[in-house]
Amino acid sequence: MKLQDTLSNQEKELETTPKVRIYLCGVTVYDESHIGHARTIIVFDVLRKYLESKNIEVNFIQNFTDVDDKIINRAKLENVSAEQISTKYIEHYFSDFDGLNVKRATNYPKATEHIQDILDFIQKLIEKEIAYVSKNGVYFSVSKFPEYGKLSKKHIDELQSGARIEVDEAKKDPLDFAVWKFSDIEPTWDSPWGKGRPGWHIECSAMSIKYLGGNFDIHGGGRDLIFPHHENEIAQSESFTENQFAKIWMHVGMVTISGEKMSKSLGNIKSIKYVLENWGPNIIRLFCLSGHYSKPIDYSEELLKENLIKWRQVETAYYELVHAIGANSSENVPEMAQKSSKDFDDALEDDFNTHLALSAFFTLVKETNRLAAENHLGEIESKTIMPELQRMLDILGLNIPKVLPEQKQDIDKMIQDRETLRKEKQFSEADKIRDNLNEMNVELIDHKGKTIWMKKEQIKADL
RNA sequence: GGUACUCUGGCAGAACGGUUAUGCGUGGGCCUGCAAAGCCUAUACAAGGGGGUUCGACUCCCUCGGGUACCUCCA
Repeated sequence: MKLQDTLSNQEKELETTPKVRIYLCGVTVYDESHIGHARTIIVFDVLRKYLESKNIEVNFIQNFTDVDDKIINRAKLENVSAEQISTKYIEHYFSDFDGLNVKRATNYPKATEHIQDILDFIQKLIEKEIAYVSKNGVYFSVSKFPEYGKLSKKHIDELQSGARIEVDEAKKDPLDFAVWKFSDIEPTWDSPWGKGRPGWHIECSAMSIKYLGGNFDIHGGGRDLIFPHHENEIAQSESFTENQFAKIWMHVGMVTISGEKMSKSLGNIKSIKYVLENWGPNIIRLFCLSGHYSKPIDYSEELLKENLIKWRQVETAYYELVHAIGANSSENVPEMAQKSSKDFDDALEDDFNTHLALSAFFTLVKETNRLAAENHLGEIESKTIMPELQRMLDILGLNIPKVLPEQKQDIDKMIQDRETLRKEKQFSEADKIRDNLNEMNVELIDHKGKTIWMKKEQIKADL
């Protein structure tokens, strides 16, 4: 698989043996997660599921930043401890992302549980004279890392000229950043240099190296993390290991609303809770995968609606396959299915182009529905197509709503009753049954010979 | 101001130096008791402006312009 690497600005081949090691910068747990977080995490979820579908072992680490000024401020505001805040939002995180059908990472390390690793890391930087102790904390000395700026393509001199006049004269250089902040405000930990808490960037360096070793395969996150977060991580980590940090830097574009980034100040944040309630996981996933991961996508209800229509086609195809009541086809169905499947993989192999992969997926959906409409979707066709369709559904993390066996019996009974009424031309009674089923999100499809049903995902949003 | 990304048909969105992208939408049709769903078919002058390279450019180069992000915390 080729992936665009932010650092070299080139496509690089992902090495998949013996396994793939991925570190994804997760969220700071001080508030609800939003659709922007969802996008980044869904992109990596699909990447991971795809690799695993190829029997590649993936060690997927995603951190929680659970010590941070924003958490502390929030705690103060709500008059609770910082830990209560972070615990609460970690719980919310999992309920959101389980709801989005995101597979749990191999591990979710937290900064607060790795203080000793962080202290060891800092100690070594001090010993190497790359970090220094000052009045307010321990700082990383940017001038000791000549390649500083290589990820974000910034020039140090320009940064300095543009930098604001630093209030903190304890720093030797305005660009230097804290790896340890002295503080008496809880949470704090003792350190050889003074009581305090870790700086933001150090946790990711310490934890990624701890869990994945130096020189792991993919380091990812949102584009907005390139500077300063990832730039600083590189500086710390490569100073520490004297080796290349991550092989590929993969950055996911922002989700915008009316062309603008979501932000608190603009008040245009769409929480995952909100979109999940209104649209459900499948449509959100389709939306998040609808563009190339590196580019921004613009959130709008219209686009979600478009994805809903596409999703209905998927549901239809799936249930046509389940029932497969047609005669056999004279077409080369296996070839068609294999082509879609191959196009799907090819698209993902080429810089993880999910949009093209979705095109291939929808081609299979469309062909299935065409065969059904032409009454040529029989059992043989179904057995050929279903595994391919299911494979793609699994990789994309899409779930067809299923019904329980006992519900199924009820549905079949209702369809039979309706059939009888229709034969007796009691159409208004027959339509009542259809309406009742509709309320259960069960839609009937009247084919020439036989009526089949499909279970539809419930959508709350106004259409 | 600096850096990066970006500008494709009503909307979304790819690929590619020369071939219909695709989807949604829209028009028409098939199916149906009527619907719904699905299918078929038609529909687009597409390429921010201007130059250049080329037999040929949306695709390469230059230039001008627009947008977004980052340069402080941010997925």
